[in-house]
Amino acid sequence: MKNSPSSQETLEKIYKRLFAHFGPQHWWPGETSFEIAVGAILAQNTSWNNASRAIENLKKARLLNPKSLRQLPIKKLAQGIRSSGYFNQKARKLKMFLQYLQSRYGGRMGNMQKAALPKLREELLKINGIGPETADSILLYALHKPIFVVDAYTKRVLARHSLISWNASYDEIQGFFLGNLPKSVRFFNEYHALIVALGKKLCHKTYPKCNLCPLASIGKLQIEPSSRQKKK
DNA sequence: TGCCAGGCCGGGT
DNA sequence: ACCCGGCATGGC
Repeated sequence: MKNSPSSQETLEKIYKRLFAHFGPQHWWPGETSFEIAVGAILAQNTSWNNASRAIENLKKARLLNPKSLRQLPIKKLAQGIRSSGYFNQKARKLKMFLQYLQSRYGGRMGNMQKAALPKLREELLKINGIGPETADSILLYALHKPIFVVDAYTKRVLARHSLISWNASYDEIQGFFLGNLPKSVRFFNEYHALIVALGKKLCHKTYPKCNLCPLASIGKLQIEPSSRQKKK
């Protein structure tokens, strides 16, 4: 995982190719930073369709703000987000986040935004229910901090092109991007969104024909069969 | 119909 | 330091 010039070039090539193919993604699909943070938790290992339905549900009930959600009994909250799956766990996670937001930043995302990236990331990772991807999604998409979000698609796409190993850790993959690209919020935002766009369409976990992937036409990049080496 | 979706945690090796 | 089962709905 060294910062060789070819890694930079490759990552930039991939970005250009993705952008040309899919166009701007306008992420994150949410109106307020709080909504985005909630969405990041609800979207954990769940289709966005199901998560967004839960968001709409909360919105319709006028509950999608820190105060209302804090006052809402956890059982009611769980029911309200039922469609997002894992609703009992996620209700608990939301409560943990709300408590953090309240105690540390007076319940305001605006206050949170003023804090520095490394401090925020550390705090978020300490919250039970918020792991690296959720933390980074909140940092990048809700708080506009320059961090790269790594998800299952990112790993799959890069590993299929032999840019990382299949067992690379989250931090390794993130370091690959952070070490080889300019730290731009706008750029990181678009890049990750494009990877998801690609993944949703063509790099499905068991999608056998990854050679349809638009990345296939990028120079040295070669699409490998979707070996899913880990049993299951 | 079974498998997957924008993970994470806790317990076991 | 890995590895695994559990968590749960809705779409194709």
